[in-house]
Amino acid sequence: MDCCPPLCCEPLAADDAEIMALRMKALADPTRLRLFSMISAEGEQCACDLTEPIGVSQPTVSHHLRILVEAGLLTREQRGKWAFYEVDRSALAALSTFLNPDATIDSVPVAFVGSVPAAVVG
Amino acid sequence: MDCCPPLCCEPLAADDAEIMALRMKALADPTRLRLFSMISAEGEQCACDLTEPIGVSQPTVSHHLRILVEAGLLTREQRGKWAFYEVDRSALAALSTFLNPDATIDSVPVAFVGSVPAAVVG
DNA sequence: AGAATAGATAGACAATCATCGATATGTCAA
DNA sequence: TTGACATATCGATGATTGTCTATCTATTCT
Repeated sequence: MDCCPPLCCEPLAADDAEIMALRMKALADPTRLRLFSMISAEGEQCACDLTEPIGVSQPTVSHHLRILVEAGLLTREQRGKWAFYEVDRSALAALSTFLNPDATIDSVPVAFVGSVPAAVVG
Repeated sequence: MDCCPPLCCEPLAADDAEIMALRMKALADPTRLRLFSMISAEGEQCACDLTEPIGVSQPTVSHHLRILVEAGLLTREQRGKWAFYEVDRSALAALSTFLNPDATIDSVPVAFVGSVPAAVVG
């Protein structure tokens, strides 16, 4: 899920910026924030229980859930005719760490730091 | 800067979602992520030093910097004919905390938690 | 098998957005 | 005061996005 050093630490490479912007975009929408927070707060949720409280059409909910899944922030599991969605907490943690102004390059697992020589990190 | 409980803890109210989506949107763009990371990594930067390494036109850089300032993520200071931009680390920290899956309602300053009675928070 | 239900996909549309060139504004130096 | 420079604003344009209705697919129940 990680791809690069924290936002605060060093200039972001253009292609890393592209990747992280996509992930941020997934949460940069009020409807998706509400969907995500509902699933996060109440645990695994059936899509059928999300349309009514959010107040948009069923296809729109389906659309937003797909975007969150593609961003890796939600996982989807089909059970019978129902689709259940659950948050991937590690993906959310990665995003939070990416933004954390107190993070250092050393606080990111070595394997995930693309542009820094291992010798420097280790 | 804060406005509401962490994303993971409870269903986000519609108007809080609107506010937080705006802040997320400010960083959900590759060009703005790169601008922000450059200023964060290298400290206060003159706008004149940002156009060339980013590789977009001067008006486009100015446009993106304005969006980051309006989101509260950067501060701007005019000195002579130059405009200097600096990161507001507390705003970034607020965003990071908002996303942190390990955050609890109690970890947010009482004054900032709108929908929870003070008595509950303690 | 047929009907009902859950959810995804398709296509359309209006709104927002990133970007640019041209231009305006503001500051300094000669 | 004129010229050079830094930056912001304007207006246009093409791309992306959020939303909808209509429809399709897949599953379950009778």
